[in-house]
Amino acid sequence: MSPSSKSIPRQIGLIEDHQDYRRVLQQAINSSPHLICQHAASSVEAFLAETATTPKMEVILLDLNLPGIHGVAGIPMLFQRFPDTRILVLTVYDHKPVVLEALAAGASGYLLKADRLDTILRGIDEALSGGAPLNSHIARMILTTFNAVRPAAPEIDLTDREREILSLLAKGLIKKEIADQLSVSYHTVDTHVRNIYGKLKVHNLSGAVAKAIQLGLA
Amino acid sequence: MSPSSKSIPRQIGLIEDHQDYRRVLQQAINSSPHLICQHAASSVEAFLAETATTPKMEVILLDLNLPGIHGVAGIPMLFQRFPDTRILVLTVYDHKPVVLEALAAGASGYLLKADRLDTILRGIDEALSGGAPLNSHIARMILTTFNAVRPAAPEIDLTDREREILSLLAKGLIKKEIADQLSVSYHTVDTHVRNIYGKLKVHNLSGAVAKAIQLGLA
DNA sequence: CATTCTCTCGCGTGTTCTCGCGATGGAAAT
DNA sequence: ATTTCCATCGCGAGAACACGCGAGAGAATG
Repeated sequence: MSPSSKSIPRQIGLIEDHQDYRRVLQQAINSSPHLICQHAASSVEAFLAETATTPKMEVILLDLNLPGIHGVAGIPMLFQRFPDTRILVLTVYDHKPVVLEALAAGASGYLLKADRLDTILRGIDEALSGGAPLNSHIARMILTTFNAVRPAAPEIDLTDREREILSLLAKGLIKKEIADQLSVSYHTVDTHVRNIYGKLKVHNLSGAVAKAIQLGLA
Repeated sequence: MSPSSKSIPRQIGLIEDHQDYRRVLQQAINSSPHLICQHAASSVEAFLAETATTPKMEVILLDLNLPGIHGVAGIPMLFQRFPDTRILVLTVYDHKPVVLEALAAGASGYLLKADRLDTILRGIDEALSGGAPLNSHIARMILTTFNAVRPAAPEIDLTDREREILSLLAKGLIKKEIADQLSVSYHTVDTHVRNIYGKLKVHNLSGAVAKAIQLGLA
């Protein structure tokens, strides 16, 4: 795991408003021979000011509950300053909306302060190697919302042709255009659409398209 | 982390066709005082036969590339036999479709054989405590597909009213029904829909609904 | 060999949509 | 105070759709 001792240490940033915890973390990072943490701030604003001339920042550990700019809001700002950095959220928050927002904003991982220091250091290494370290409870949260999105499709079996037509409809084509594209008559497309209505229990195109997309059929 | 020595060890199952690796794993599990692995099989079939009278199985480590029934297909079978078990996939496969299938089937975690033994043991503990241990590269894969669903919405700002109407359209309502439900005239709904068309650059309801859903606007 | 499924095609009628070309009033911003 | 945005409402013409009621051909199943 540990890289060769000759390599330049990787620059790690730290944004955390609790002074004690920040110092502990910084020390832990700096005690890793392949990592270095020169910039540890207590807010996003302070961090950006402090690193105004810093060329590179490989990983940023980011708390969310910060004075001034909230961590989630800070993510895009940090990316603007350091486009290639990997941001790891490190917080006590484990509420689903916050987690999803942070990850949607581009965070490369989500660790909790309940995690042990070595877990956090391992997380940094994983982020450096292209991984996305997630606290396992956070991972579980993500998986459940992930599976909630596809509620075990209620066994709707459309034919290939029906699926094909449905996906063209979802692109905004009208029946006549679909007929042309498939080289069949308007009536054929119309019949397929009727059959789709029956199977999806809808009565118009928009309903069919909506249902198809939501069920992952198109 | 380690529970008190008085507690009954947790029953761990193991399904892995490589004999050597299976034995190493079993030994590692059994060297944990709070875990016990009495059933280690080389296929799903063998495991189910072997545990026919076993009352409880808290965690099952499951390889995917197995003789006979494939691991992913085995997941529902294992759940049928042990409804409350937590299944952790442990394999070399890291191809997205397989990963997503396994997780959709209900796996509580996904570890790679490249992970260290102590990582795997920690994964078992995390699963026992309600977490979902994910190899960080697998986690990254999940996050990217997660974010791919919402491809950084291209700054489409619909008004609240437009969004409202859009979501009703996505339920299959026709304009007149929407007008009634919102207690406005048909023409009002029609005007809103026209404005939506302009903003989404579409020319019919199904296209608008499709785009809205795909962009997460409805 | 009969049945079932799927894809294909046709017509007519009433309904719904699309869009051009308007308008008014209120709220917010400049 | 003027502009801008938003929500509201109106009409009419032509296009597109929904649906009832058909049909034939080929493939698969039994």
